[in-house]
Amino acid sequence: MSTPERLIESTRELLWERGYVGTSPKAIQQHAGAGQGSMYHHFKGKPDLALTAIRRTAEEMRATAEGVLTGPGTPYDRVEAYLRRERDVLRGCPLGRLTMDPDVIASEELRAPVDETLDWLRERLAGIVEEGREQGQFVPSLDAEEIAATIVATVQGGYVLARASGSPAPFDTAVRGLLSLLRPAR
Amino acid sequence: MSTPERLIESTRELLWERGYVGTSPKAIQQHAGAGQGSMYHHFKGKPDLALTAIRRTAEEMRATAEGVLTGPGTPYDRVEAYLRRERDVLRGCPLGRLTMDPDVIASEELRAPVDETLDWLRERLAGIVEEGREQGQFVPSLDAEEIAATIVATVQGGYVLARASGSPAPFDTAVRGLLSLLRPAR
DNA sequence: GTCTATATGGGGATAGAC
DNA sequence: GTCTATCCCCATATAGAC
Repeated sequence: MSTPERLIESTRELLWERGYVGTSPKAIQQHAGAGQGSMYHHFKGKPDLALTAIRRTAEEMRATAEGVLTGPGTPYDRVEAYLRRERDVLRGCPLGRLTMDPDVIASEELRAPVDETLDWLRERLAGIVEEGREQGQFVPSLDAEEIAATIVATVQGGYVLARASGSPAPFDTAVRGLLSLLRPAR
Repeated sequence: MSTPERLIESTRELLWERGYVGTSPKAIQQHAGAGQGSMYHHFKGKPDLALTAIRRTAEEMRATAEGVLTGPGTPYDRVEAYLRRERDVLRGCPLGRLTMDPDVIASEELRAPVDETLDWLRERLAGIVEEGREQGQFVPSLDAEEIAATIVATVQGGYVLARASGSPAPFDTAVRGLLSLLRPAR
């Protein structure tokens, strides 16, 4: 892997693990096995490198979600597949965690990919829920966009509960609860 | 307010705003209008001060939740009151945000109050949901602990969505979605 | 492209005077 | 109790040699 590539990947991992505030250029360099000058040759500085890393993480997350959501089955099945998809629960969401970072929130540029991706995800889910509603699979009184927001929030909040307790269990519990609420009447 | 008191309150605010990693002793001192020596006279160091601050925030959060959950009305009403309670949505949850802090998660001691409080909240909500279920207000097939986890997760995740978008709206949308799923059939 | 040198300020704390 | 001095290391670069 090229040096810039290693720098980007290292930044992605450190941002995931320690956030923006907790990640220093020096730590990135060491993780990437690159020198000081090398990093500043390829990138303008920490914000520049972080922006590149965040954009890539956003794209990847979108692709992963799209992969699951385009699968087979009823709308409920696809929502379930999304919710039950394998995750590194204790590491949390590499994008969602950035919303707790003051420097990310303070920067329009750094926040944008996070915002756009979560927004896209909600719309994508809303479309699926709406589809299910039209097929009579869900109660007609439900609002697809609201349900989509609830789904994404449950996932993001599930990470919080899991990390607080030091165990993935609460994440799964929250997901099971949501699925039981969504489950079409039989 | 006494100096130790001002230091604790300043720490609470800075932890809420910037997290543990993003909060320096110097920033705390300045915010509290206290000198270097003063801070180290009253507290052993940053972790000690943070622990005191986090414990207080945890107690306060528990008291606030208890206040809402002990209110009048049906179980559904009380869950709704909890979900719709006024919040400083864009600031996020002062405890939940700490779960994204690597140094907090790495410390048993700092994580404990966060874990215990969210755990207590889930159990408290589970009791209310179970009550509603026994009264036939909720579908009998629901699992109270699962629903409680979903409720807490929706709130914690709602903060994430709100901060990502820079607006409280997604939080409210997610809450409305959850309430529509919980709403007793009429 | 990568390296080393250098710079300024902050993080986190201890020591001892007042 | 509070203040100032001092410490060492890290954060975040810039400059210029190789």
